Amino acid sequence: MTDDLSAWSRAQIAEIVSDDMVENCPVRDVLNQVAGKWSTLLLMALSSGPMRFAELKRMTPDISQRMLTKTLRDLNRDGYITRTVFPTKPPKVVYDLTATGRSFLEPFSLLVAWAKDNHRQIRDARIEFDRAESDMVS
Amino acid sequence: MTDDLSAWSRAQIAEIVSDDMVENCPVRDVLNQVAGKWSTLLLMALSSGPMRFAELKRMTPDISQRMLTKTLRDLNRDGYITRTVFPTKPPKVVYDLTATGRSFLEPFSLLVAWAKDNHRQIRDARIEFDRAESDMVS
DNA sequence: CAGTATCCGCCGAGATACTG
DNA sequence: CAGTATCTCGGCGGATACTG
Repeated sequence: MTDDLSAWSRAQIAEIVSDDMVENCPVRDVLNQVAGKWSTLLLMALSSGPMRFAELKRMTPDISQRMLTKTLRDLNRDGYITRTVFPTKPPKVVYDLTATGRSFLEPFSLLVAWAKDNHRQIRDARIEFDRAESDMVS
Repeated sequence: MTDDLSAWSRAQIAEIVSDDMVENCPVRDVLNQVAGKWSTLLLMALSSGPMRFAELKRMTPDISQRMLTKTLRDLNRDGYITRTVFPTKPPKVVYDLTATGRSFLEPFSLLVAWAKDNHRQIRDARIEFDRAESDMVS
């Protein structure tokens, strides 16, 4: 059942685990987004509808203004979200998911679901590992 | 079609984008693995079968010995892989995926597939963004 | 062969102050 | 309101040398 997963061919792996993979690989391009501390959080927040800068800030309490600005800019740059400026006074800026952003959330949400299902097991494994390790000392 | 994704409820989002999420959230636990430069690469390499330290090093040319050791250790600690030592001379150590590791690759491989399908579009968006930005100067 | 042990540079991210 | 502009720090990751 999970065996279809162990069926990556040598060729497939060689393709992914290749020399230029680290710099140019599409997987890296995406994962570098996923890796960011806030990117995915903001995408998930926006999945409930378009939001203004201040709303996103409220929904993501711990984010600093600097990181909110930067992350939104990067997401916009890569086409995950749109950024619409209403030149009113005071200004109003609305962010929204693009089709790309929404489609990213599909596979990503499966990973989130997996994480929820397995995090306890992972935590336990970690605790057990550390316990066994500390026993080595004695 | 993608609309079922925009249906995250406020409650769901609040749950994920919560205060302790940054530290304790299962999503973070997993993403911090995904984020690592080498973790997923090694998991994918191992999906073709158990491998020794040196084999993994060969399959992942750019990795440093230090990072290979550390990443394998972390993956083992969290229960994604097993580490079996044969106390021969010279020693032989074999790494293999656990059920957890294999099951992680299922949702993750969908993200990889998404990345392959969309990386060109993302690259183009980025290039266009940068071009438009440089036009602002003139 | 399969690791440790050090040293070091880079940059992601936070804190704080300022602006159109 | 929605951002810049600086300063700063911790930790990931690379390079190199050594070991059971």
